[in-house]
Amino acid sequence: MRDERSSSPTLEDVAEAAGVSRATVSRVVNGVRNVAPQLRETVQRAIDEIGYVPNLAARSLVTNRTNSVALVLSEPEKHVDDESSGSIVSDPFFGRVINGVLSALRPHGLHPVLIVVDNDEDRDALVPRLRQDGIGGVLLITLHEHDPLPLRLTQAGVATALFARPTHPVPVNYVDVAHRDGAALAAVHLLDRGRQRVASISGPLHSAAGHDRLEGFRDAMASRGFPFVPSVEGNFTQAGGEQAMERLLAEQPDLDGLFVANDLMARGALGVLRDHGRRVPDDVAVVGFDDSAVAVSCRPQLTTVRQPVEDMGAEMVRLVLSHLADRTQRVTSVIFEPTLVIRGST
Amino acid sequence: MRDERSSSPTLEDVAEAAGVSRATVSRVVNGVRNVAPQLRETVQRAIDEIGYVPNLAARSLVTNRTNSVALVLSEPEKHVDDESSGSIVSDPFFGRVINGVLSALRPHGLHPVLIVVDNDEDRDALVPRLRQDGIGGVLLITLHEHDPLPLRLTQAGVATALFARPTHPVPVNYVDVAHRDGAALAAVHLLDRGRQRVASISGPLHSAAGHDRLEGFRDAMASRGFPFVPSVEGNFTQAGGEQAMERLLAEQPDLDGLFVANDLMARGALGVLRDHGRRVPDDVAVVGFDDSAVAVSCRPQLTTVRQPVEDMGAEMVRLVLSHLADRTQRVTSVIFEPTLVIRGST
DNA sequence: TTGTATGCGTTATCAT
DNA sequence: ATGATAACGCATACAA
Repeated sequence: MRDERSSSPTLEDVAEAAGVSRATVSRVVNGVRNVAPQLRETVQRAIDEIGYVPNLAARSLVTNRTNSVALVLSEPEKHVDDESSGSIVSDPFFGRVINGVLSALRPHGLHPVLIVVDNDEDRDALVPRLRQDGIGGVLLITLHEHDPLPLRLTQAGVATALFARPTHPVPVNYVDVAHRDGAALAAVHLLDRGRQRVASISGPLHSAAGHDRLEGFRDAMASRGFPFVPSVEGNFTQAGGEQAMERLLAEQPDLDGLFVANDLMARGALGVLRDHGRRVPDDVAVVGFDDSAVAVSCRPQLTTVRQPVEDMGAEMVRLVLSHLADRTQRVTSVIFEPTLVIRGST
Repeated sequence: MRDERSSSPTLEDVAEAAGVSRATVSRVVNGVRNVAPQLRETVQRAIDEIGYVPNLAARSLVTNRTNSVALVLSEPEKHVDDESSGSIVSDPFFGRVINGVLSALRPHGLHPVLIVVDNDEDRDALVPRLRQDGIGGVLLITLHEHDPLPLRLTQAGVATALFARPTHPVPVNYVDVAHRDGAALAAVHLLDRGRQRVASISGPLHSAAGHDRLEGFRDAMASRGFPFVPSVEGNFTQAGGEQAMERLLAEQPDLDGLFVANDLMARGALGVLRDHGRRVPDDVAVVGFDDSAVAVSCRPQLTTVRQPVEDMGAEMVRLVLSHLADRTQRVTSVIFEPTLVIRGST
């Protein structure tokens, strides 16, 4: 009955069991090379035997460095009457990003601290909190248009990687997708499908994604002989997509092709098209953007521009860990090429 | 230019600045009462001045206790060909739970470490990993039918709270909803709407939720004069809901009311009903379960049994923190009453 | 190659 | 009420 409620075994315990000094055990644990193969074996056996695991608190106390990271989700202030309970956590698109981040972290034996900030008070408290918890790296996903966090984190010396290019130029690592190229894929595809009266529902034009996707789409259409593409601005939500579709249908009743700047709005548009008796894809071909989970939950399923989001999340991890290892590195941005996923809506 | 890249200020620094000893500063920080009001004020000023925050690693090293917690998402092994990339992270229902957990944690200044385990190797490594990271509490959400984690965690002395009753009886804290009561709400509502030929799409009958919801629905219908309720078993996914609806429609073409054991399947059912020319709610009234985000993304929006999921997540936090403070407490389960949210589908 | 000794920032025990 | 001082578990500079 080994019911020793006592604390975990320490280096000392292993040392005693192996008949060596603490220092030697420490070397084995940390893979320092100056240790006799035979001894290393003995020690390793003792470690396994006893079930020793290093105490991270003690370690980071003495080394004063840490490779633990936080996954920070930053949202604009929630208004009380704003029942968009959503948040990033339950957004299927960011769910993919998070999965990418987690998969990339796992091989390193790392698990992120999950921090959601949705007001300025929390944002102000973030950097001290990171210091307190000994967190050296931040994977930042923000929905806040003018988020002060990227700048503040880098200034505080926190190794940071951002999902999507910051609205204001900040010397921070980030990953993003080539929005213009993705939009061009959609344009080419719609034209390949023989569509002649093509329109677009864009995202908010003050956001980089919203702006660039519309521009890219228009450029691609223009260079193929369609200089004018009607468009209405949406807000990246399903309801916004519905409203935009209604307006577009009123302005361009004869449209036969549609590029929507994200899947969520595209789903909304699909519903409105059906309500108006338009068949998809026969009457109107629809292309979305993101390839989030909603793309396959639509009927018909959505042809969409796929962002390699998991890869992007993994790259964020690489950037942060690499900067954690060498703080003097230059900031880096990595742009991923999107691909077209063809499903039933075209 | 205070560009001291040096590490954070320590107790010692504060002590020096305030002209007192480390011990006194420590007392102020920890709110120990034996300290002269005047001194306490002086010290507090120094703390604010310097911007001191306690080093948690050092603290937990000496106290050997910690109130940091992990949010563990446990899933059954993923098969390579199983492209249900979903996972709990991107599930809108669990997104609500997570939000509830985060909101309850925030007032305590706590942020959970996010740990996803989807294979036995990770599961085996979990308890040592928690020890290593100094994590004392676990909020566990599992999709694994026979998850060994609840038992293993409690045996390891980890303060644990589970979302939903474990399939096998384990002495562990958990929160759950009164599935039977919720199903009864649906039954009463459908009958109130004048439906006479009511059927159900259930969840997997080997799961507690699947089993209890069907039983509760049948009991409520039976006690109101409808002893036989046709039903087919689904698997809680949208595709499963579609298949189940097809079968049900083949068996009971004249049904005019339907209770579906979760919203995701209900959305699938809605699509199939439309494909078969059935109008909702005119021809068939549909009630879902969960009130997850998909409920409002359906057209028509879904009448559904709402689980107070955020409250349930918050209660998980309460259970864990309370057990963290007093390890001798008995395990507790808290059952929440569901409510009916009436929308367009009935 | 291995062992000894010191200190990381904190709490807690002991004097005072 | 306040101040020394000893741990906590570990990495590492230095000695051997």
